[in-house]
Amino acid sequence: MDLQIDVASPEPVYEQIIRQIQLAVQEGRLSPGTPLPSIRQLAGDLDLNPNTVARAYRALETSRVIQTAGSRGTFVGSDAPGQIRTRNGQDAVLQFTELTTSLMKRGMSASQIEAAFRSAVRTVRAKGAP
Amino acid sequence: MDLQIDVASPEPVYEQIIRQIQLAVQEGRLSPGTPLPSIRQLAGDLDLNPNTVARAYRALETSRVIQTAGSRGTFVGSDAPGQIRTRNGQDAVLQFTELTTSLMKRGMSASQIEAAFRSAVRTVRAKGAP
Amino acid sequence: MDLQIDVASPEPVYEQIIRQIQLAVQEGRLSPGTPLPSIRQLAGDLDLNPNTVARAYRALETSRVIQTAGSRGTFVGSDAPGQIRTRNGQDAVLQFTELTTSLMKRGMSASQIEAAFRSAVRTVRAKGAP
Amino acid sequence: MDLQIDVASPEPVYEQIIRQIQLAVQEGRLSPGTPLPSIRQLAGDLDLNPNTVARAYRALETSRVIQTAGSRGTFVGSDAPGQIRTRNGQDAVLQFTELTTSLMKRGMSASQIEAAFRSAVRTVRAKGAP
DNA sequence: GTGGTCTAGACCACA
DNA sequence: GTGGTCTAGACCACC
Repeated sequence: MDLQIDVASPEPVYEQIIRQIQLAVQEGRLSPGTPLPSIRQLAGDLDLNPNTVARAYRALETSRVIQTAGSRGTFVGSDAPGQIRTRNGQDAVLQFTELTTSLMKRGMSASQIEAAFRSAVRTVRAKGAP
Repeated sequence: MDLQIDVASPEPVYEQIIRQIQLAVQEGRLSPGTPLPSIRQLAGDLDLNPNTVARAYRALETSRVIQTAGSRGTFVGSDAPGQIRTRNGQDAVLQFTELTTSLMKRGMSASQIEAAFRSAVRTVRAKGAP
Repeated sequence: MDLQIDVASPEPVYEQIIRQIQLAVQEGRLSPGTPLPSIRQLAGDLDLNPNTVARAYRALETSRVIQTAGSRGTFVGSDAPGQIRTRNGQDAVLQFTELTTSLMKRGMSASQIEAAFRSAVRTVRAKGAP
Repeated sequence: MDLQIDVASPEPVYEQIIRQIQLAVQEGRLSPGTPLPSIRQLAGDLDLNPNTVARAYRALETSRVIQTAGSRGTFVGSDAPGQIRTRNGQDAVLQFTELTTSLMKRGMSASQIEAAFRSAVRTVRAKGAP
């Protein structure tokens, strides 16, 4: 649980927390059942307002990635990897749908949009594997 | 030049103007060289503040879709359709790139992203042609 | 003297007149000493306000491309081609100077500017000789 | 971030802001990711209306030199130097192209235009390094 | 608090 | 008349 937080970043802090915890789960660095630091503890470690951490935890709990067991603390959810996968998938479809419709409203054809997507994938791949 | 403006829409008014003028150019309803209504004129017709129309015109001029000739009025740019096409294409690639990279940062694989895009395209197609 | 005037063009009408008369002189279609139509005559032919034609003639006389011989009419100046050439040259240097300084104010180096000029010349050449 | 604004200059204030921020980025005085002062803050410091600063910021965001993160403030874009370089280059080519074509439309030959450009560069160099 | 949109109205240069 | 700039101030959504 070594989170790297950059308060002077355009990405909201609570999203940085969410993203990094989910990534740790996906990569197996956090397994289902593992206890997480308390909100106050993590806020102290990262020098953040507890509200910010609480917000991230709340979002993670809503999407069943973590679960709070009353006073016994917070743990990684039993099906955390699965929850993350489906949630990511739903999000992705939603965002692609929004982007595609907005491009069509601007008069682009399906094939032009397809071509743009292909080009984007190629670009990302080129940058990702140097 | 019959623009339909909906002030209650979440889409900003000036963007509605931009989008509709570009659509008119793409569909050939506005040809290169055609004079556009003056800012004050259009503002009066649409019952908008001239500043709002001016903002739309200025954005269109920046992207070379229209050209202003000082006190002689505003005209559709000589290569307006080409400019719109290339700009749309660049924008689309850019936005797909951003979306794709953000999804990969959340741990999604290339094939998962591809699947999400496919699903979105199917969704849009279903909505568009019922 | 077949001038093509487009009143619905971003290029001011009086500049269209100036440019086309100068071009005719440069290409030998108008020789020194040749009489030009009177302001009223030309305005009538082109369906323009005489003031517009007068303005063009005034500018051409100032730059010694044409000369008015009292009541005997207006004629192409005796050294019209030379006058046009030097005037064009001076204008060109002036405009290149302005453009270059503005680009340097934006932080571009001399070699970058040089490269941009080369690229522009290539572009024009490609479009001009199909 | 010490901007020098001259309200009496013929250069519009919002362009002065744009140009000076871009220069700061080019010279490394502003690095990608650095937060910029808020619109209201900068407007107060420079004694300008917030709308004027907002206009400059918006133009800079359109050209991807800065990025606004909603209510989290404004930051220097991750590829700001690259964006400025390519944009400057494109602009320069475009403007040289326009100037060159307009000069050819006035009957100047390629070699005459080349000579005018050379002369302009010499002039600028002479003024720049006295 | 942040940025974004929109209105209202003044002033300028150009022609 | 045209477009361009700038100011002033209201309102919104987001956090």
